[in-house]
Amino acid sequence: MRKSPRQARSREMVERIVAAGREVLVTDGYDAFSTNRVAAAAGVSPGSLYQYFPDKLAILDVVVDRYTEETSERVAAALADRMAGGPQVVRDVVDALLSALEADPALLRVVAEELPQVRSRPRREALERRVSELVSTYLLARPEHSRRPTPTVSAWVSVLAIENLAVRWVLDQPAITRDQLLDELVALVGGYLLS
Amino acid sequence: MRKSPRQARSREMVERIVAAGREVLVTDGYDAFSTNRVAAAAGVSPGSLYQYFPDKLAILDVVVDRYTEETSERVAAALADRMAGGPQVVRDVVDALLSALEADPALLRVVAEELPQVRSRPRREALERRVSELVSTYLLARPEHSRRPTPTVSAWVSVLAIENLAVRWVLDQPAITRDQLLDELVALVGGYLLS
DNA sequence: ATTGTATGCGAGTGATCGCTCGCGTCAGAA
DNA sequence: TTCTGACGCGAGCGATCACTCGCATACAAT
Repeated sequence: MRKSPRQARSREMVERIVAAGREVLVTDGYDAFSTNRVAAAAGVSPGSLYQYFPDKLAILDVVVDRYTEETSERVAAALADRMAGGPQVVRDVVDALLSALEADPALLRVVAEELPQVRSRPRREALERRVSELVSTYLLARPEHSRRPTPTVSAWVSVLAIENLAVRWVLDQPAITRDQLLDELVALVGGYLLS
Repeated sequence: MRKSPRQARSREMVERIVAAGREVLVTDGYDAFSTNRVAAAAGVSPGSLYQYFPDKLAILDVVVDRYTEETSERVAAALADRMAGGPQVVRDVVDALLSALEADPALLRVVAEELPQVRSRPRREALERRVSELVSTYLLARPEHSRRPTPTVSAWVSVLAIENLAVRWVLDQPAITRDQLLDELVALVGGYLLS
């Protein structure tokens, strides 16, 4: 942020810019994500845009941050809620993940398939570390659910496998029902942890 | 291809262009992948470049195609070789996949994290279909290795899970040894298929 | 040697891009 | 009401981009 918006109208403008950025991204893709284009979509002049954003990528960062923040919040919440629960945990958390990803498939597509991931890599790694830590503490607390030797490794494997399969299912729409997918993912991590 | 190179020198030029494209991609990233940049790196004029490539993305396609072709060839070969084998199959195939990915991590990073995936999506889907079909026929031929109800689905799940974990291990270099990863991945699909 | 064609060159074109800057406007404190 | 700084505008700058075209050169067939 170049400077922070102090008056109400400037705060609204920043909001309009972020919303317009998301819209351009979703409807026209990352290639069309130019400052002029975003400014026009926000009904704002290119100059105004640079009052509060240092450069183009800063706008992108806010859009992506909000999205990943929301999705990760939903999953982490579902996971934290059920830390004490039984074998239903996996199913519930995966279900929460699927719901979160299904909320905005268009934006998910852009974030996962169009954006250069280099910039958001620290974010993604932080998120995965956060989830992995939750999972590995769960595994440590409930050793009867896992026969694997290294909880941190098992958590890493489980999280990445589930995450990728969920994303691909949402984006590629393979001939698998949602319930079937849930069954398979539960079997995947269940069979893994107990083998 | 705008037209095909007939003389030896023009074939060499096309080769130099493709090699330069790969080099620019690896050393400077996709952002630097401009026609002028690639032409300069190839020691060729921008005009010459357009004699055999219709546009910039056609060069990119050749580079990416060659890479995915080679990696997929190695994995598919390892899989085809061991279709008759026992439980060692999984370990051997995953090992082949890891070796293939380790061959050029820099290019893998660009292909997996920087390029817009939209254009290579048909390619990727064709590749995954190819591998999935091999796996599901294997599962059908050896029902004693799997208790899952739908082989095509199990193949899809296994392939995507393994693929993503292998890529992430190569690119993120987590604190897991190669052998440990192999153990985990074998346990992952093994436990899954038998649950 | 001559000729037709494949090849290669590189300055240049038009468009687009990220971003700036000078100027007018508006809100809120005094 | 006045005044000051926050705000917003939009033409436009310099750079870069993908791509073209007129022309010189190298090759191969005769």
